Amino acid sequence: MDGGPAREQRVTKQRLAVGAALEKIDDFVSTQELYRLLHNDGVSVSLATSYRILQSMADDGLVDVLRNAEGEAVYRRCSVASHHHHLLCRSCGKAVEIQAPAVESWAASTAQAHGFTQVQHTVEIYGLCPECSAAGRT
Amino acid sequence: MDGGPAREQRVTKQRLAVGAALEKIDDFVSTQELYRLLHNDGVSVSLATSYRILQSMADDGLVDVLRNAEGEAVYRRCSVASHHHHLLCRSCGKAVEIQAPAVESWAASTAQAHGFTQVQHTVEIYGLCPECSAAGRT
DNA sequence: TTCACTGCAAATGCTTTGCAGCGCC
DNA sequence: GGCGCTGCAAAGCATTTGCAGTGAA
Repeated sequence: MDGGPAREQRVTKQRLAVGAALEKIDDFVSTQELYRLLHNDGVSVSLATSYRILQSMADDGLVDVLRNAEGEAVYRRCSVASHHHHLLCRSCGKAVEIQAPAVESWAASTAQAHGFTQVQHTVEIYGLCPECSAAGRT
Repeated sequence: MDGGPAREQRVTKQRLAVGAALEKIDDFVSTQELYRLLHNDGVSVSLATSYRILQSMADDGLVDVLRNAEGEAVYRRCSVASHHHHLLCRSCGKAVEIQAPAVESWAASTAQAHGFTQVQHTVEIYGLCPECSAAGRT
Protein backbone atom coordinates (compact mmCIF):
# COMPACT_ATOMS: atom_id res chain seq x y z
CA MET A 1 0.00 0.00 0.00
CA ASP A 2 1.02 3.55 -0.42
CA GLY A 3 0.37 4.69 3.10
CA GLY A 4 1.15 8.33 2.54
CA PRO A 5 0.13 10.52 -0.35
CA ALA A 6 3.05 12.56 0.92
CA ARG A 7 4.39 12.76 -2.59
CA GLU A 8 7.40 15.01 -2.68
CA GLN A 9 6.34 18.21 -4.36
CA ARG A 10 8.52 21.22 -4.84
CA VAL A 11 7.21 24.71 -4.40
CA THR A 12 7.77 26.54 -7.64
CA LYS A 13 6.41 29.84 -8.85
CA GLN A 14 4.39 28.05 -11.50
CA ARG A 15 2.74 25.83 -8.94
CA LEU A 16 2.02 28.81 -6.71
CA ALA A 17 0.58 30.74 -9.62
CA VAL A 18 -1.78 27.90 -10.50
CA GLY A 19 -2.82 27.55 -6.88
CA ALA A 20 -3.47 31.29 -6.57
CA ALA A 21 -5.50 31.33 -9.76
CA LEU A 22 -7.68 28.46 -8.59
CA GLU A 23 -8.11 30.26 -5.29
CA LYS A 24 -9.38 33.34 -7.07
CA ILE A 25 -11.66 31.57 -9.53
CA ASP A 26 -14.43 30.06 -7.53
CA ASP A 27 -15.65 27.77 -10.27
CA PHE A 28 -14.67 24.90 -12.52
CA VAL A 29 -12.15 25.74 -15.24
CA SER A 30 -10.55 23.67 -17.96
CA THR A 31 -6.79 23.55 -18.27
CA GLN A 32 -6.95 25.66 -21.41
CA GLU A 33 -9.03 28.33 -19.66
CA LEU A 34 -6.71 28.42 -16.68
CA TYR A 35 -3.76 28.78 -19.01
CA ARG A 36 -5.36 31.84 -20.65
CA LEU A 37 -6.28 33.36 -17.30
CA LEU A 38 -2.71 33.03 -16.08
CA HIS A 39 -1.47 34.89 -19.13
CA ASN A 40 -4.02 37.65 -18.58
CA ASP A 41 -2.46 38.07 -15.16
CA GLY A 42 0.92 38.38 -16.81
CA VAL A 43 2.10 35.07 -15.39
CA SER A 44 3.96 32.89 -17.81
CA VAL A 45 3.35 29.18 -17.40
CA SER A 46 3.56 26.86 -20.36
CA LEU A 47 0.52 24.91 -21.41
CA ALA A 48 2.24 21.59 -20.83
CA THR A 49 3.15 22.64 -17.32
CA SER A 50 -0.39 23.73 -16.63
CA TYR A 51 -1.58 20.26 -17.54
CA ARG A 52 1.09 18.64 -15.39
CA ILE A 53 0.40 20.79 -12.35
CA LEU A 54 -3.36 20.33 -12.47
CA GLN A 55 -3.04 16.57 -12.85
CA SER A 56 -0.59 16.46 -10.01
CA MET A 57 -2.87 18.50 -7.77
CA ALA A 58 -5.76 16.25 -8.67
CA ASP A 59 -3.69 13.19 -7.77
CA ASP A 60 -3.00 14.69 -4.39
CA GLY A 61 -6.65 15.49 -3.87
CA LEU A 62 -6.01 19.22 -3.76
CA VAL A 63 -8.59 19.95 -6.45
CA ASP A 64 -11.87 18.49 -7.58
CA VAL A 65 -11.99 17.11 -11.11
CA LEU A 66 -14.89 16.41 -13.38
CA ARG A 67 -15.83 16.74 -17.01
CA ASN A 68 -17.71 19.53 -18.71
CA ALA A 69 -20.21 19.06 -21.53
CA GLU A 70 -17.42 19.05 -24.12
CA GLY A 71 -15.64 16.24 -22.34
CA GLU A 72 -12.75 18.37 -21.15
CA ALA A 73 -11.38 17.91 -17.64
CA VAL A 74 -12.36 20.82 -15.41
CA TYR A 75 -10.86 21.61 -12.02
CA ARG A 76 -11.92 23.51 -8.93
CA ARG A 77 -10.11 24.18 -5.70
CA CYS A 78 -11.30 21.65 -3.18
CA SER A 79 -12.81 23.87 -0.51
CA VAL A 80 -16.45 23.94 -1.49
CA ALA A 81 -16.84 27.48 -0.23
CA SER A 82 -19.77 28.85 -2.16
CA HIS A 83 -21.30 26.21 -4.31
CA HIS A 84 -23.98 27.37 -6.73
CA HIS A 85 -25.53 26.66 -10.10
CA HIS A 86 -26.50 28.59 -13.19
CA LEU A 87 -29.58 29.47 -15.15
CA LEU A 88 -28.47 30.19 -18.68
CA CYS A 89 -30.18 31.86 -21.61
CA ARG A 90 -29.77 29.74 -24.71
CA SER A 91 -30.15 32.74 -26.96
CA CYS A 92 -28.23 35.67 -25.46
CA GLY A 93 -25.99 33.82 -23.02
CA LYS A 94 -27.19 35.70 -19.96
CA ALA A 95 -26.45 33.78 -16.76
CA VAL A 96 -28.22 33.93 -13.42
CA GLU A 97 -26.65 32.44 -10.33
CA ILE A 98 -28.99 30.32 -8.30
CA GLN A 99 -28.82 28.78 -4.88
CA ALA A 100 -30.58 25.48 -4.40
CA PRO A 101 -30.32 23.98 -0.94
CA ALA A 102 -33.09 21.54 -1.83
CA VAL A 103 -31.12 20.20 -4.75
CA GLU A 104 -27.96 19.94 -2.70
CA SER A 105 -29.59 17.79 -0.09
CA TRP A 106 -31.47 15.77 -2.68
CA ALA A 107 -28.22 14.99 -4.50
CA ALA A 108 -26.51 14.06 -1.26
CA SER A 109 -29.26 11.77 -0.04
CA THR A 110 -29.78 10.14 -3.44
CA ALA A 111 -26.09 9.36 -3.70
CA GLN A 112 -26.02 8.06 -0.16
CA ALA A 113 -29.02 5.84 -0.83
CA HIS A 114 -26.99 4.12 -3.54
CA GLY A 115 -23.91 3.79 -1.36
CA PHE A 116 -21.93 6.42 -3.22
CA THR A 117 -19.33 8.52 -1.42
CA GLN A 118 -17.34 11.67 -2.14
CA VAL A 119 -20.20 13.10 -4.09
CA GLN A 120 -20.16 16.09 -6.39
CA HIS A 121 -22.76 17.22 -8.86
CA THR A 122 -23.43 19.57 -11.71
CA VAL A 123 -26.74 21.23 -12.47
CA GLU A 124 -27.36 23.55 -15.37
CA ILE A 125 -30.69 24.94 -16.45
CA TYR A 126 -31.08 26.24 -20.00
CA GLY A 127 -33.93 28.26 -21.37
CA LEU A 128 -34.89 31.61 -22.84
CA CYS A 129 -34.62 34.68 -20.66
CA PRO A 130 -37.59 37.09 -20.44
CA GLU A 131 -36.17 39.43 -23.10
CA CYS A 132 -35.45 36.69 -25.60
CA SER A 133 -38.81 35.06 -24.89
CA ALA A 134 -40.58 38.34 -25.61
CA ALA A 135 -38.56 38.78 -28.79
CA GLY A 136 -39.90 35.44 -29.92
CA ARG A 137 -36.49 33.90 -30.45
CA THR A 138 -35.79 30.20 -30.45
CA MET B 1 -41.23 23.86 -28.80
CA ASP B 2 -40.48 23.20 -32.42
CA GLY B 3 -43.44 21.08 -33.39
CA GLY B 4 -41.63 18.49 -35.44
CA PRO B 5 -38.10 17.20 -35.12
CA ALA B 6 -39.10 15.21 -38.21
CA ARG B 7 -35.66 15.52 -39.69
CA GLU B 8 -35.50 13.56 -42.91
CA GLN B 9 -33.48 10.43 -42.27
CA ARG B 10 -32.78 7.69 -44.76
CA VAL B 11 -32.84 4.08 -43.71
CA THR B 12 -29.48 2.61 -44.62
CA LYS B 13 -27.91 -0.68 -43.63
CA GLN B 14 -25.28 1.19 -41.63
CA ARG B 15 -27.92 3.02 -39.62
CA LEU B 16 -29.85 -0.20 -39.06
CA ALA B 17 -26.68 -1.98 -37.96
CA VAL B 18 -25.89 0.73 -35.43
CA GLY B 19 -29.45 0.64 -34.16
CA ALA B 20 -29.39 -3.14 -33.82
CA ALA B 21 -26.06 -3.07 -32.01
CA LEU B 22 -27.32 -0.51 -29.52
CA GLU B 23 -30.42 -2.62 -29.06
CA LYS B 24 -28.31 -5.63 -28.17
CA ILE B 25 -25.88 -3.84 -25.91
CA ASP B 26 -27.85 -2.64 -22.95
CA ASP B 27 -25.16 -0.32 -21.70
CA PHE B 28 -23.22 2.79 -22.51
CA VAL B 29 -20.61 2.43 -25.25
CA SER B 30 -18.20 4.86 -26.81
CA THR B 31 -18.17 5.32 -30.56
CA GLN B 32 -14.85 3.50 -30.79
CA GLU B 33 -16.21 0.53 -28.87
CA LEU B 34 -19.34 0.35 -30.98
CA TYR B 35 -17.19 0.46 -34.10
CA ARG B 36 -15.18 -2.55 -32.90
CA LEU B 37 -18.32 -4.46 -31.91
CA LEU B 38 -19.81 -3.93 -35.34
CA HIS B 39 -16.71 -5.39 -36.94
CA ASN B 40 -16.86 -8.41 -34.64
CA ASP B 41 -20.32 -9.00 -36.02
CA GLY B 42 -18.89 -8.87 -39.49
CA VAL B 43 -20.67 -5.62 -40.26
CA SER B 44 -18.57 -3.05 -42.05
CA VAL B 45 -19.26 0.54 -41.04
CA SER B 46 -16.53 3.12 -41.22
CA LEU B 47 -15.45 4.89 -38.07
CA ALA B 48 -16.44 8.29 -39.43
CA THR B 49 -19.90 7.01 -40.24
CA SER B 50 -20.26 5.54 -36.76
CA TYR B 51 -19.55 8.97 -35.34
CA ARG B 52 -22.02 10.62 -37.69
CA ILE B 53 -24.81 8.15 -37.03
CA LEU B 54 -24.48 8.28 -33.26
CA GLN B 55 -24.44 12.07 -33.24
CA SER B 56 -27.46 12.15 -35.49
CA MET B 57 -29.34 9.71 -33.26
CA ALA B 58 -28.45 11.79 -30.23
CA ASP B 59 -29.77 14.91 -31.94
CA ASP B 60 -33.06 13.17 -32.54
CA GLY B 61 -33.22 12.02 -28.94
CA LEU B 62 -33.05 8.36 -29.91
CA VAL B 63 -30.09 7.70 -27.62
CA ASP B 64 -28.80 8.99 -24.31
CA VAL B 65 -25.45 10.71 -24.35
CA LEU B 66 -23.04 11.37 -21.56
CA ARG B 67 -19.35 11.30 -20.86
CA ASN B 68 -17.33 8.48 -19.34
CA ALA B 69 -14.42 9.01 -16.98
CA GLU B 70 -12.01 9.45 -19.88
CA GLY B 71 -14.13 12.24 -21.30
CA GLU B 72 -15.30 10.25 -24.30
CA ALA B 73 -18.92 10.52 -25.42
CA VAL B 74 -20.84 7.35 -24.62
CA TYR B 75 -24.25 6.40 -25.97
CA ARG B 76 -27.09 4.10 -25.00
CA ARG B 77 -30.40 3.42 -26.63
CA CYS B 78 -33.04 5.51 -24.96
CA SER B 79 -35.44 2.78 -23.87
CA VAL B 80 -37.31 5.06 -21.58
CA ALA B 81 -38.50 8.05 -23.46
CA SER B 82 -38.92 9.54 -20.03
CA HIS B 83 -36.50 12.09 -18.76
CA HIS B 84 -34.03 10.96 -16.15
CA HIS B 85 -30.58 11.66 -14.72
CA HIS B 86 -27.47 9.72 -13.80
CA LEU B 87 -25.38 8.86 -10.81
CA LEU B 88 -21.90 8.11 -12.06
CA CYS B 89 -18.90 6.45 -10.45
CA ARG B 90 -15.83 8.58 -10.98
CA SER B 91 -13.54 5.58 -10.69
CA CYS B 92 -15.13 2.65 -12.52
CA GLY B 93 -17.66 4.46 -14.69
CA LYS B 94 -20.69 2.59 -13.35
CA ALA B 95 -23.92 4.48 -14.02
CA VAL B 96 -27.19 4.39 -12.11
CA GLU B 97 -30.36 5.87 -13.53
CA ILE B 98 -32.26 8.08 -11.17
CA GLN B 99 -35.70 9.62 -11.29
CA ALA B 100 -36.11 12.95 -9.60
CA PRO B 101 -39.56 14.49 -9.78
CA ALA B 102 -38.56 16.94 -7.08
CA VAL B 103 -35.67 18.24 -9.15
CA GLU B 104 -37.81 18.50 -12.26
CA SER B 105 -40.35 20.68 -10.54
CA TRP B 106 -37.67 22.69 -8.78
CA ALA B 107 -35.97 23.44 -12.10
CA ALA B 108 -39.26 24.39 -13.69
CA SER B 109 -40.35 26.70 -10.90
CA THR B 110 -36.92 28.29 -10.52
CA ALA B 111 -36.76 29.06 -14.20
CA GLN B 112 -40.29 30.41 -14.17
CA ALA B 113 -39.52 32.62 -11.18
CA HIS B 114 -36.82 34.29 -13.30
CA GLY B 115 -39.10 34.60 -16.30
CA PHE B 116 -37.30 31.96 -18.35
CA THR B 117 -39.22 29.87 -20.86
CA GLN B 118 -38.56 26.74 -22.90
CA VAL B 119 -36.54 25.26 -20.12
CA GLN B 120 -34.28 22.24 -20.25
CA HIS B 121 -31.76 21.10 -17.69
CA THR B 122 -28.91 18.72 -17.05
CA VAL B 123 -28.10 17.10 -13.74
CA GLU B 124 -25.21 14.73 -13.17
CA ILE B 125 -24.05 13.39 -9.86
CA TYR B 126 -20.50 12.07 -9.55
CA GLY B 127 -19.03 10.07 -6.71
CA LEU B 128 -17.49 6.76 -5.78
CA CYS B 129 -19.69 3.68 -5.97
CA PRO B 130 -19.78 1.30 -2.97
CA GLU B 131 -17.13 -1.02 -4.46
CA CYS B 132 -14.67 1.73 -5.30
CA SER B 133 -15.27 3.39 -1.94
CA ALA B 134 -14.42 0.13 -0.20
CA ALA B 135 -11.32 -0.26 -2.34
CA GLY B 136 -10.19 3.09 -1.05
CA ARG B 137 -9.83 4.63 -4.48
CA THR B 138 -9.91 8.30 -5.22
C1' DT C 1 -32.96 10.96 -61.36
C1' DT C 2 -31.84 13.29 -57.17
C1' DC C 3 -29.63 14.16 -53.16
C1' DA C 4 -28.57 12.29 -48.59
C1' DC C 5 -25.31 8.94 -46.86
C1' DT C 6 -20.93 6.53 -46.87
C1' DG C 7 -15.95 5.67 -47.01
C1' DC C 8 -11.43 7.30 -47.19
C1' DA C 9 -7.99 10.18 -45.69
C1' DA C 10 -6.42 14.52 -44.29
C1' DA C 11 -7.14 17.92 -40.81
C1' DT C 12 -8.21 19.71 -36.22
C1' DG C 13 -7.76 20.36 -31.34
C1' DC C 14 -6.85 18.70 -26.74
C1' DT C 15 -3.54 16.28 -24.08
C1' DT C 16 0.79 13.82 -23.37
C1' DT C 17 5.72 13.04 -23.67
C1' DG C 18 11.05 13.30 -24.67
C1' DC C 19 14.81 16.00 -23.79
C1' DA C 20 17.91 19.61 -22.19
C1' DG C 21 18.46 23.30 -18.92
C1' DC C 22 16.99 25.67 -14.57
C1' DG C 23 15.91 26.20 -9.85
C1' DC C 24 14.29 24.46 -5.24
C1' DC C 25 16.02 21.83 -1.21
C1' DG D 1 25.17 19.49 -5.82
C1' DG D 2 21.33 16.48 -6.82
C1' DC D 3 17.14 15.73 -8.69
C1' DG D 4 12.61 17.24 -9.69
C1' DC D 5 10.29 20.80 -12.52
C1' DT D 6 9.78 23.67 -16.63
C1' DG D 7 9.55 24.95 -21.49
C1' DC D 8 9.53 23.77 -26.14
C1' DA D 9 8.17 21.11 -29.76
C1' DA D 10 6.83 16.88 -31.62
C1' DA D 11 3.91 12.91 -30.94
C1' DG D 12 -0.51 10.61 -29.84
C1' DC D 13 -5.57 10.09 -29.94
C1' DA D 14 -10.25 10.82 -30.43
C1' DT D 15 -13.21 13.28 -33.30
C1' DT D 16 -14.43 16.11 -37.40
C1' DT D 17 -14.62 17.35 -42.24
C1' DG D 18 -13.99 17.65 -47.62
C1' DC D 19 -14.93 15.22 -51.58
C1' DA D 20 -16.48 11.91 -54.88
C1' DG D 21 -18.98 7.62 -55.46
C1' DT D 22 -23.18 4.80 -54.01
C1' DG D 23 -27.76 3.82 -53.01
C1' DA D 24 -32.47 4.99 -50.98
C1' DA D 25 -36.79 7.19 -52.26
